Amino acid sequence: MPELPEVDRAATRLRRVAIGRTIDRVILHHPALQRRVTARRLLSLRGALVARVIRRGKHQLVELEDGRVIHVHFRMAGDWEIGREDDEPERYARATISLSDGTRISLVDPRALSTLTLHAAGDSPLPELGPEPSDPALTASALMASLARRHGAIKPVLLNQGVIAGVGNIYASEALWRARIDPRTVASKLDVGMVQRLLDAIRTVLGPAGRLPGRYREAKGSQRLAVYGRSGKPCRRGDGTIRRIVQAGRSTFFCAGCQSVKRAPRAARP
DNA sequence: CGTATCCTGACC
DNA sequence: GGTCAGGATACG
Repeated sequence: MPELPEVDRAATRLRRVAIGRTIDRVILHHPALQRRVTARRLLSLRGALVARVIRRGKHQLVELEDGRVIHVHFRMAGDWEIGREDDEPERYARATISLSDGTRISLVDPRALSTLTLHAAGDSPLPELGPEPSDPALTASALMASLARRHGAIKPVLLNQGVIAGVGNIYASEALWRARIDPRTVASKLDVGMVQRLLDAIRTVLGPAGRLPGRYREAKGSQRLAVYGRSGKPCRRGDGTIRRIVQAGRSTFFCAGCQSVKRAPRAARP
């Protein structure tokens, strides 16, 4: 499930049930998670008060009143399932956080690639991340400056969380299609106009979580995917056909018709 | 820069 | 049985 919008919604759900509540216990069900936090440190979470939940890129930080931080990353398939202590256990529960009010928060993940780690007060669990898509300081010229140093193809560059935090594989393809940019274009070769279109497109496809505050538009539900997973199907914009290629080991979908040329869209030309 | 790796499940 | 999967990182 999780790209930035999904992680944002998950963090909101978590916030609603956990803020101001006390942790009763945390159980790690999967060996991959148990490897990361010792049983003893897990026990030390009993009685801790949840102060706030922060989302940064696709990362979630559960900040405790005592300063410690639980860092969670859903990777490919994680999600929160909120229920009650005495509900049937979730099929793919990899970790369970029980609150003293009887709420049970399950980290569900069929692929078991999600991570959950516990950090001491003052130490920073986050890697180097680029600006949030919704950050007003992220302007076309700022993005252009950051892309100027990147010599790889733009699509894999967008997946680098140090460029913009939270852009994932689906929305990278979608944004490039909207901006009419060939995913194979060398990042440093994009001109200002293309970068501006790309930035707008990223904010649009990422939805409210990626959008600048105060800007709303478009009806909900109209967000079908234009290219992702549509190889062989007609491009929604013209006569091209959607193609799938592999870049840096990941699928990229694009229309060789309207995304092939490295210039402004027809409508914008004299 | 690309490739392998962590995991498990779904689908051909 | 092989391929693919919305992520990130370690490594040649």
